[in-house]
Amino acid sequence: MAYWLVKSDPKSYSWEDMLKEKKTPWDGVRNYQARNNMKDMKKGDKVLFYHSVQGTEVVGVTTVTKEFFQDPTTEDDRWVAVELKAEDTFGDPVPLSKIKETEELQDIPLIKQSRLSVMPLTEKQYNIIVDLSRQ
DNA sequence: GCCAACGTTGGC
DNA sequence: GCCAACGTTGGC
Repeated sequence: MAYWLVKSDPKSYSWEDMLKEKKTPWDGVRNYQARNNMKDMKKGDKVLFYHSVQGTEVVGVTTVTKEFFQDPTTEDDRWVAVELKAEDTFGDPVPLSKIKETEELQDIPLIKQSRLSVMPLTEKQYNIIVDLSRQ
C-alpha cells in the first residue's frame, strides 16, 4: 500500500465538503507531476487531506476507491481523476508549522515543493503525521 | 493583500 | 531552444 497527500484550498473544496459527499472525484488537476502521482495511486491507498491557504493543516485521511480515469471536467485526455473516500477526521489537525518542526518530515514535498498538489509520502512520514494528530 | 516561487506560453 | 512575460499557487 502507498501513501499520499493532496492539497485543497477549503474555499474551493474543504474537508467539510468531503465529509458531506463521503466520496468525490479528485479532478481538475492540471500539473503533470501531480497527474503522474495520481496515475500511481492504487485502490486502498491512504491519502492525507491538507487545507492549503486557509488553515494550512492536515485535517483527515481519505482512501482511494477508484484508480485513475479520464478527468470528467475536461475533454483533454492528458488529465485524469481518481475517486477518494473520506475515512477519518483528525482529532487534532496537524499544522504546517508542526510539520516544519519535525525532523523526520523535512523531506516531504509540502515543504520543499510548495506548489505540488498531489505528492507521495513514505510510510514513515504518513505514520508520523497520523501520530501527531492524536496528541 | 503582498509577494516569492513556479509552471506555462509564445515570440524570436 | 531560450527566455521574457504572464498567470497561478500558496505562505505569511
